[in-house]
Amino acid sequence: MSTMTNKCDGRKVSKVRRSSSSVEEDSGESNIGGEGHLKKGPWTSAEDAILVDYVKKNGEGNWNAVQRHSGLARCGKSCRLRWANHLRPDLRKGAFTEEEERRIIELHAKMGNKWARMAAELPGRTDNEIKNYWNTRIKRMQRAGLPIYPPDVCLRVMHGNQESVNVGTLRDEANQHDDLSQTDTLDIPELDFKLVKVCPGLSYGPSICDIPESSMVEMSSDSSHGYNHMFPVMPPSKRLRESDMQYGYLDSCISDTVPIFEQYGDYTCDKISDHTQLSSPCDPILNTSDQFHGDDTYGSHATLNGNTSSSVPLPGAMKLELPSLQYFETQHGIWGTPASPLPSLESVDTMIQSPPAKPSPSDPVSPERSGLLEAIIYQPKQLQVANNNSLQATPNDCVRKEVKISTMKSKPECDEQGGPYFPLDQSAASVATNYTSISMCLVDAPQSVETIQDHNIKQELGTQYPAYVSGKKENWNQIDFTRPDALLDLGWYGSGIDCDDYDGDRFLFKDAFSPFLGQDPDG
DNA sequence: AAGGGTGACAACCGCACGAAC
DNA sequence: GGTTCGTGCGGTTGTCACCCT
Repeated sequence: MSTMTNKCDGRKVSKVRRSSSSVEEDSGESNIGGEGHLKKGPWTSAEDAILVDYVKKNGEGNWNAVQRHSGLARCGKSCRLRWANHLRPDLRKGAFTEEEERRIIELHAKMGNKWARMAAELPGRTDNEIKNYWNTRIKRMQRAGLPIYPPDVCLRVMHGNQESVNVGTLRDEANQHDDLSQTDTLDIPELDFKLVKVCPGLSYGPSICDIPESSMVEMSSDSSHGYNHMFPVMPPSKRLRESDMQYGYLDSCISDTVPIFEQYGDYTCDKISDHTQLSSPCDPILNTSDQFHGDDTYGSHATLNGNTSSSVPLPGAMKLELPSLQYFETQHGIWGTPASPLPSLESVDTMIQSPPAKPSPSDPVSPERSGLLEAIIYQPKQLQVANNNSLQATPNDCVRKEVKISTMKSKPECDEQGGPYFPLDQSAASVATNYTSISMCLVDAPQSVETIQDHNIKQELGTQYPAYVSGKKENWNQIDFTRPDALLDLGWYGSGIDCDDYDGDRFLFKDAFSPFLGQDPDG
């Protein structure tokens, strides 16, 4: 039992949660009437009957009048929710079907956390139901270190977007203004870095999922679609029901249609998991940045978004824990073919729970402290530094870079406010961009990537490259991945660079990651 | 078998926003 | 321009079922 402020009646009320169904025995006098004592908690069948009767007579809407006219001791909002989520005659109860699940995933990939809109696409399902399903799924995937979006959905969405992009109307279904064509103007998401919050509470636990979702939201210019599009990897629970799941993509899904980064990312994670001696999955990226020789790459789409975004050349994220294209068991029949099992979840757990590297007292937002997100986002700046032949980042560099980032003219994500929103790419950009300024200064990572990546990763990377990583070498170096639109030029959406040049791109991708892998790009 | 831990789910709250008045 | 209402969504919490010890 907990005491909460009841916004409906503005008083503290005792909150007793019960089963979701109506509480028969609780249909006493306290539920009805008593305008000053609005009831909370589970609905009784009597209340349901009253509400249903009222709606039948008066129709939906004007919910605050329900209490006044029906004597129901519920605030209008509660009535609306009860009706919408439980009493509506067209509700479809029961578990989501596979088709519905797939549809939800697709819709989410397209529109993000637009639960109501998603519900509109799924007759009989409520936004709350979908939201709960999705959140549960996210948690499950995070725990398992699996991608939020299956590759086929990513591809479908990307293809769908591609067409829009090509016509300059990368437009969300419901968004009628703004589009990525504007983003293509090379504007960078406009972010108010004053609002970027450092999360001192971020504990060392180098995974995106460790970062409070609220922090993600705060970091994002549009909180409505922040973390869900990330590519978080949650420390697997010690006891994971999905432990018996199969991971089919590793063998079957790694194809030219599957972004290599997910594969690599998960693979990396898995390998790291196998090497539990690693103190931190995050550290390597921090020190290997100077091994990169790219331009202002990374960030943006490249970072935190599920399959697609993580597929972007974001070696850091990849190196860290971005999960691969693995699916939990219920998805097998849909997307994956069972294949290589993951390393034990315990090993992953060990990795994640391993003691942090020495945090720098002067660096409260060090990736070492704040985890994967910072590390991932930090990567672009490291690359900038590297690109500037400043393999030895200095505090001055930090200041300089921060100023640069802070003064970037950027374009906000266009969701309701502005236009298209693509979960597979946008939020990552926001978060990445937002965090760049605070994470870029964290350059003193002591470990080298080789220490954790091991040759296995090299092999993996050396043999497979993302088909969408296209373009010429110089293009690669010229891409500014801190810009949400950068990847459009990379063929991220199939636009810009000719996608037919995939084969030619492999060397590019390899080159980009060779330093990170301790390989000779030309070797 | 019992108790504790955990995950999945349901339901609600708080806040923000827009439309209507 | 202010208020009311409805809506959307993130976040939180309670309940239940399952699993493990």
